[in-house]
Amino acid sequence: MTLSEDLKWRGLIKDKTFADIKWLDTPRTFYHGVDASADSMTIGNLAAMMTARRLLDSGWKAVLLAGGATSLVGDPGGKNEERELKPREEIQKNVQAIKGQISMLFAGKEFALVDNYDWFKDVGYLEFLREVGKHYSMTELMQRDFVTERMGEGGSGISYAEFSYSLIQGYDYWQLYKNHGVELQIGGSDQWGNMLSGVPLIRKKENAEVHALSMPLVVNKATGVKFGKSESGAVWLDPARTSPTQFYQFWINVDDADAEEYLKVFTLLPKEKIEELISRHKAAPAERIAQTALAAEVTKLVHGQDAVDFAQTITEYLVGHRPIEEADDAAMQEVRQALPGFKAQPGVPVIEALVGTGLASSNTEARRLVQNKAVYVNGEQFQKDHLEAGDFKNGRLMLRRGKAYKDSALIELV
RNA sequence: GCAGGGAUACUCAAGCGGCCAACGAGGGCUGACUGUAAAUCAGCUGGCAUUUGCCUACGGGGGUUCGAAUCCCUCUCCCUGCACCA
Repeated sequence: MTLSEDLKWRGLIKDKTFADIKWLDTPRTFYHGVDASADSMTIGNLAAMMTARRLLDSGWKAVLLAGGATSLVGDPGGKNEERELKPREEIQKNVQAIKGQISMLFAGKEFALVDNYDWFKDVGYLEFLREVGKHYSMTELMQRDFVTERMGEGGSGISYAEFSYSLIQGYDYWQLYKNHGVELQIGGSDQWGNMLSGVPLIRKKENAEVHALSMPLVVNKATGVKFGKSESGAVWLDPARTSPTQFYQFWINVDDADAEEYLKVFTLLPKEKIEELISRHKAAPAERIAQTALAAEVTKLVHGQDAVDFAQTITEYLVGHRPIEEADDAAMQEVRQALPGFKAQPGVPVIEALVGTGLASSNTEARRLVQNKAVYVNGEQFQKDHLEAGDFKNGRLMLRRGKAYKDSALIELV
């Protein structure tokens, strides 16, 4: 199967500037930019990263860009109000962290990693206006969606800085074309307008034809919510923010309706394998075959095979296939690392344990959970107000909020 | 610069002196049913305490009042119109 056929089958092509998708089948050099306003990517970024990986695997050369400069200004897209400006030191730290994550994801592959701050820091304002600004038509910029949304009735306004974002991204593309021979930019469809911005610029400056390709945003089919940061619990790639076990559990918990799409978007499994998994899944949905495969694959890509084995072991404890009191010292080390933990005396109020583990964010919320019978201890619904000595087995117990195992924590006696 | 309109909780959006921790919708959390799924139905959705209490909150600051999200002053930001404009 060719690259273009594969991308099409996976539903990764939304808009493109080239007429025939076969254009993708001749390897060239592409780039993809990541926002650096946080110090870790989320699974929202992962979707585009996986597409980058597919191009890479088909012989394309990759230039990955961490947006040290663009994050200083703030991307106006997808947001209905002006962003807070962040200090440069913070952005620089973020860039370093994101570079690290990219290196992990593409370990063993050849790719270039750049930071647009490196070329923007020396660009003068006048120079920029003459070289770049001159080529942008105000009339055309004013018609951009992000501009009309922000400026019309009910809009929250837009600053000149954010308005200029598009030009900055166009300039990036131009620099990458000149210095790295980049001929394609990929990204999520929310970036389409910005990605397009460099295409005419390069045509005018270099008399060259370059392209852009956007992929649909991953959306939860049931709730319609965009994947990534906006959902209450963002799922981060940084193991310090989202432990590999929680990461694994997130994928296990995915809706049936979404599992097929996620297999296509987030894993490198070939078409035949995915189709086989889906048909097996449909035959026996309760076995969650699709989710299990998805979780294993994605966790492996992001955190490595060891993390998968580890997460699967922890899951045995979570689900109760292995009682937690039987875990040996080595296993306990791992459990402690994977789950939120809390040390307590016998007789601690359940509320205190819920808050202490982060399963509830406040005492009030913890009380609500108790009232709603949402507390489980060692897999059983728990009705008492205190964790008594008898509830602990071998000095420990598993506390859970709700019935999904992903929200579990380990409570140990002091 | 002048005039008018606006800023309400995660989002949208009511309220326009006491009955407002604030209608409604979406989102989120939870329960029942299930399969760590969906759909459906139900509850919850500022915090602390917990049996009618307290604190914080309706853009910021100040004031009027027994009492303000609601009235007045002022500042910031947004929108509309006019004026100005290389």
